[in-house]
Amino acid sequence: MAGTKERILDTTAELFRRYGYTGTGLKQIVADANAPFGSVYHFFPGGKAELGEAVVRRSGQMYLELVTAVFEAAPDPVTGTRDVFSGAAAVLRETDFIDACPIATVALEVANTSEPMRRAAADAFESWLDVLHDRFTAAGIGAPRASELAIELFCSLEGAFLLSRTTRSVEPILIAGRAATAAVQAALPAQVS
Amino acid sequence: MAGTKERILDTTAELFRRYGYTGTGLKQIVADANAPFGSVYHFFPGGKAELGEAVVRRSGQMYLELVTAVFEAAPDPVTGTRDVFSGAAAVLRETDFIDACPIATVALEVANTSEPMRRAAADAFESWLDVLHDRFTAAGIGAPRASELAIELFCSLEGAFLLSRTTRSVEPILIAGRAATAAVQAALPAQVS
DNA sequence: GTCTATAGAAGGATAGAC
DNA sequence: GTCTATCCTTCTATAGAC
Repeated sequence: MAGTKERILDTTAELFRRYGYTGTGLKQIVADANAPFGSVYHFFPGGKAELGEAVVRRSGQMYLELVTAVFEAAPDPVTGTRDVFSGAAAVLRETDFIDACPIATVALEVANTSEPMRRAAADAFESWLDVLHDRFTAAGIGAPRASELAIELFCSLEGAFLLSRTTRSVEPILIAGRAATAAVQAALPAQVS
Repeated sequence: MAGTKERILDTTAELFRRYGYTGTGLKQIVADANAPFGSVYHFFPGGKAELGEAVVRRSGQMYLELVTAVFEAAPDPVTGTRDVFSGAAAVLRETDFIDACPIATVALEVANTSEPMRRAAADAFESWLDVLHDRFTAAGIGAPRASELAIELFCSLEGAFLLSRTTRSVEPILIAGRAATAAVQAALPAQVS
């Protein structure tokens, strides 16, 4: 069985994804995690802010591993890009448009109110950009273009998460996915067939 | 001088943009708006939820007018697209990365908690997509492609807002803007010069 | 180290004087 | 219709028993 600290982290990540940072209360967290209230302050003496930062870093790491796994399972970055978007669309549909980006809502909420949490979100996003950059350069795309392409893919995905969740439709993420896939394809060096 | 109701609406829009829906308190709103507390319930009997929905619709309308004005001032949709992104980048820089999308934070917060507010945000986003669609078809782009292109542009802009605010850098929005501009250019029918 | 009880502040909402 | 005072809930945080 998972320890209390792990349960608090997992539960908080889930609640943040759905309700955001200010929308999630500590009492709701301990109730959902079947943990005593005092445990939050036992494991996170800095209170909600420290817990929040830990959760953002943890969620960022988990999503990094997910994206990395998808690209590693794909034969090439074009397929990897397509799989990331189609997988995200499938998860959205399966979870009734709840499970999108695990930290986007929190990132926007704290961008101008909590410097430690903003930095945690920025670090997470930049780690995702790094793995995309590496995958693209490994496929022969030049470093400067690979950096731009990573940012373009990230923006398309995050914007599509916002639009799909708000309109409760997977159409935006499918369209954004096709565009991103085509952009990666176009950036690849010419193939000798 | 503006009426009390207008002041409440304007102030709430400003606070929502910075702190989100759950992060903004009614007491903070009336304090910033120099309005008596009771005025909120006088003008918005439904309380915070009714005020929130009105603010989202109002902000959506104002941003629609802004985007429309930028495209009308531009000689062609390629220039219009570039101006939207460069203008957004300039505002971000001038406001210390506070003023980005006026409703994205709220939209993510309420996507799974308030159906009326979610619908208000969806209506706003769709009205922006409509004006983009109309601008693109007016330039000779076919209707199906124009719809996709509008969604692609929206996603790029919103994702870039998220990344730029979080990393406190205009680089993402400039890169996303270049990509979106190129996509619009590529979608235009061949020019006879 | 687990858990409960409670403090103190802030939240949304209401009543009623003027 | 303006404005104040107050109620009740919820929130974060702390104290202290076990």
